[in-house]
Formats: sequence, structure tokens, C-alpha cells
Amino acid sequence: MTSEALARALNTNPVVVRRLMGGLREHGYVHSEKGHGGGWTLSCQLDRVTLRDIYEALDAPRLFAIGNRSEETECLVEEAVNHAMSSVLADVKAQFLACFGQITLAALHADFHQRLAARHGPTTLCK
Amino acid sequence: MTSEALARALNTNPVVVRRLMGGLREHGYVHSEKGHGGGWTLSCQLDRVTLRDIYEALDAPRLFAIGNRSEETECLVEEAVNHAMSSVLADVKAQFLACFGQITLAALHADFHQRLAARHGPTTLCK
DNA sequence: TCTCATGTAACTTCATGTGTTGCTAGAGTG
DNA sequence: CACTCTAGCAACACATGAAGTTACATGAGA
Repeated sequence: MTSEALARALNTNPVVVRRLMGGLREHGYVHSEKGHGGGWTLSCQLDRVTLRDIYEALDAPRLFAIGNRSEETECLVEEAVNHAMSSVLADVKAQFLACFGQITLAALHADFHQRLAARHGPTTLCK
Repeated sequence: MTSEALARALNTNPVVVRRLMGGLREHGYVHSEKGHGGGWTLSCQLDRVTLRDIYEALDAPRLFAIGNRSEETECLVEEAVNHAMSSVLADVKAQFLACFGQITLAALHADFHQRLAARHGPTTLCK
């Protein structure tokens, strides 16, 4: 499948697709081929890759919208709050990764097919 | 304490302080007084207010930097992914709130005083 | 050699949170 | 009563980072 086609399906731009897929390629989850007839192909077993793997392949983007204003501070109040916050956020992030680590692409694939069967409409990609 | 003084301690602007404190006032955690000699005063018991209470008083700002691109979609793949994501994020958010719900302001206050004692420097607010 | 694809850098746009200004209203002081 | 000091609030400006876009280079088949 080409970046062009994926971009259309995702309502975005081919370059954005390439940026994202680049991370997946580096980790061997997909393979890309240049030139005529090129594009992207899957190169992993869906039941061996989890959302956590994807998240990390995508360079583990920032998870939280909140956080410490600065790590290093002279202010003891801020220091105390930072300490509490960091500890909570670390715990929560660990739980997040654990959850994501349990969801395989195969599970999503199966879920998709269940939804597709439930719809009995025409079978085109996205829509 | 005036918004002005707080802003200086927090390295920010008095109006920003007022915006934040406004949420706390609505929930009765602080009290404000206008005019000469006015400013902010605490009006809660530190051991009865948790970070969770503060978070919610501040209108529960967005917690995650990631999330579903859109809730409603025609795309069954997106639907499957959204479903998995939402479920994980909801679980994780619940854990976050639970953690925050266990940290009282009294605990932070105690932690601050411990840090202060450990430093044996002059005792000025922040620095 | 032409076309079709990815790879990549540089730039633009957009959304969101933060900071700032200007003004109003209330409360004490001289 | 005039003055000063404070919060309250709306409107605007700025900063940051994610997403989208453009332009061009590179590689592979026809």
C-alpha cells in the first residue's frame, strides 16, 4: 500500500504517513519499497506486536499533558510537589505501558472483523 | 497573601494566579478579599484536601497528551483502535485520580518542612 | 529515460496554554 | 470625599509543539 493511499484513508498527508511509518520500519514492523509498484508491506506477526511496541516505535511521544514546570528548582514547595507528581506520573505511566503491552494488533484485527461482520455493509477500507 | 506576591513566588503573572485561585475559591479551599489589606487566605484543613480535589477544582485539565483523533468515525479500524484506547486511558485516568486522592496537602506540607529542616538555610518563601 | 514511489529537510499552519493589558468594582485610609 | 490597594474579568498577544505542506533528492521498475 502506498503512503498516498494510506494518507487518503487516514485523512492526512502522505508525508505524515511516512514520518510515522518510518518509526515502524526501523523496528521491523513494516517494510517499505521505493519506485514503481513500491509502498508499504506488513512484516510482523500481528499477534506478536502490541500497542506498546507501536508506542515505543513511534518514539514514545509525551503521554501526559500535565507535569512539572521544571525539574530543577530552588523552591522547596515546588520540590515537594514535583516529588509527589513525578512519583504518581511514573506509576501511572507504568500502568499505561502495561495495558498497551497487553493489546496485540491481532486483537485489534479481530475486533475490526467483528465490527465489519456486524455491519454487513460493503467492505471497503474505512467507510 | 496577594496575587502579586504569589505571582512573584511562582515566577508568573498575578492574573494567572487569580485564574487558578478562582477555581479553588469556588470550592471553598481558599478565600479572597478585595481592597486594602485584601488577598488570599486558606480556608480548608490541609489534611482534608487532596491533590485530586485541587485537580478537580482546577476544572480537571486535560490529563493526556495523546488520545482519539475523533470520537465519532465511519472507519471501523479507527473505531476498534478508539475503543481500545479509550478503555486504557479511562483505566489509567482512574488510577491517576486514585493516587492523587491519597496525597493530602498536609502530606505535602510535612514534606516541605522536612526539606526545610534538612537545608538549615534562611527561611524565606521559595529560595 | 520516464514514471512512480519513498526519504527528508524546511517551512507553514493550527491548536492550546500562558502571559499581558486595560478596565471595573469593592474595601480600607487619610 | 479622594486616594490607594486589592481581586475579577474580558480581550488580546505570545510561545510552544503537533500536524500539515512544499520541494527536492533517491531508488526502482516499465
